[in-house]
Amino acid sequence: MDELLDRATAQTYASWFRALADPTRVQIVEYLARHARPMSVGEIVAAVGLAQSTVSQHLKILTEVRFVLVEPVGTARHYHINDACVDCFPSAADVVMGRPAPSPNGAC
Amino acid sequence: MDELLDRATAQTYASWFRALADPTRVQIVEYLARHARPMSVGEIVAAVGLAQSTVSQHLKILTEVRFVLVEPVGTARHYHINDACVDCFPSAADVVMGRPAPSPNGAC
DNA sequence: AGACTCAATCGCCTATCGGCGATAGACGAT
DNA sequence: ATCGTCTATCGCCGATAGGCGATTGAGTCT
Repeated sequence: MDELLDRATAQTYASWFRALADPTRVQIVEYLARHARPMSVGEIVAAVGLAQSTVSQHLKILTEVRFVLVEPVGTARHYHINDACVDCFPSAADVVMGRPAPSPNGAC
Repeated sequence: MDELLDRATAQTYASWFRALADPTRVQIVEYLARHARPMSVGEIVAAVGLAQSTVSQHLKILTEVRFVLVEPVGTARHYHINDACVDCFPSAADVVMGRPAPSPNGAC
């Protein structure tokens, strides 16, 4: 009775949800979305009140699933929400229906 | 510049997503959903191939957010998907819009 | 009562996570 | 070239998560 969702798909789903499984990352995402313009790490650090290295790490996790996009601007790097990924972010219904998970590294 | 999503809301969102942030739990949820009938722990253990204690722990996490419901039947316990929670499970758009998070312990 | 079954809990171990400070690398300005 | 600024990475730490076996508790059936 091995009729399980294949592990790779399950892993992909899990990595999507893991990106938002931390309250600080949820706050960062909402913050980036509300101020619609691209924002530097320094601004985000000031907003969330954590160490720069910590924020940088969270941003790395968010960019790894393309949920947030980066754009180098001089010495700074501007982060902004990937609206396409907001749309393709999996829902619980997707999981329940066993739909193939949207690739976290593709064009979404 | 403290205009952040309040921590409690962020935490609630995070706990929702953390429930599906593990591939085994994704598989369990999809398995429960596909076989629409309530299933015992033993059946789920046989399906996922992990120790009974491990599966029990995963089911506890899933029931804590009411994503999965339990019903004692004799000495067994039958688990099944909470369709209401499938519907109210937060989307990325909810986070981005800063909508109040659905309470994970309420009636959904 | 006693034996059996099913599932939750406990204790332990390892791996990962989230936080930090310190360091390193890239770039603009002087 | 040098300095200052910005951000990524590294190393460390405590806490949490996921895995397991063993035990306990609750329920059924003789």
